[in-house]
Amino acid sequence: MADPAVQGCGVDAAGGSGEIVEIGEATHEFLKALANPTRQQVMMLFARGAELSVGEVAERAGIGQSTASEHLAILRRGRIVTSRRVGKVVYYRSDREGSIAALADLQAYLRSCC
Amino acid sequence: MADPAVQGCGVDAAGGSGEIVEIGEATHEFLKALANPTRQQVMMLFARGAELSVGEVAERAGIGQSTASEHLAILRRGRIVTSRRVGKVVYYRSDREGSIAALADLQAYLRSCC
DNA sequence: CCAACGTATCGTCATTTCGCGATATGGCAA
DNA sequence: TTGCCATATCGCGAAATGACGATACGTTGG
Repeated sequence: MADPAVQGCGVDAAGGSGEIVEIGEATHEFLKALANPTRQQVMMLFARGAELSVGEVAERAGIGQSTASEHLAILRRGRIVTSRRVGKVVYYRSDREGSIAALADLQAYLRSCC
Repeated sequence: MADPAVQGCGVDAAGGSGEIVEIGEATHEFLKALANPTRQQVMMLFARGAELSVGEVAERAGIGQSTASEHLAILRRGRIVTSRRVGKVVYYRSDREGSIAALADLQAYLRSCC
């Protein structure tokens, strides 16, 4: 389910120069996730590798618990955060690898259309 | 106008390591602009430095003229395209500098929160 | 000047997104 | 098992977004 192999996107592996690159689904999720002020604010809570539970995010961001849960789910789908469960608490933290991959994909896209 | 100095955004010029960087307004516009399938599709029309009028974009993207105009305005706000007027025709093309700057800003943001 | 053309803006509607409270799910302790 | 606690999901209303047609603006040509 969380198989990261789906990274195929629309990017040909080609190191081509003038190759036209469609934006991948993963990258689209990444852009949507970050294009929201509340989620940007939430992300800043994870600076310096902080690991926070849903409740902590809700409290620190000043939003409801369900709202925090939904935003975190969207951020996870954008591969910007990862989660791990410890008992009944789910801790979220930045997904450095996912972010770097999305940024690289975005860069490839921009290189092709700009 | 095309002065890249306005890059101030929220990024301190600091080469800091653990500095917390808020996302800049310009970068937010950039993300919003790209986080839309139609605009992504429109951007691909500008591959390889193509320069297109509003009408050409509308026709090639299969959308209405007003829709194209509005999308292009949003893309311009995100510094992804620039425009120049020749008579009554307005030509749009990729804003390479703006895109690169936004990508750098995004990278700085991700470095700080991820 | 006026007419014609391309573009930008406006008004409207359908769809999506956001935020919330309420409820369901799942895990731990007793 | 039961009860509790943290999280996820549901249902709703408010707000934002996307697309369109109609209209206003601006420029060129006659």
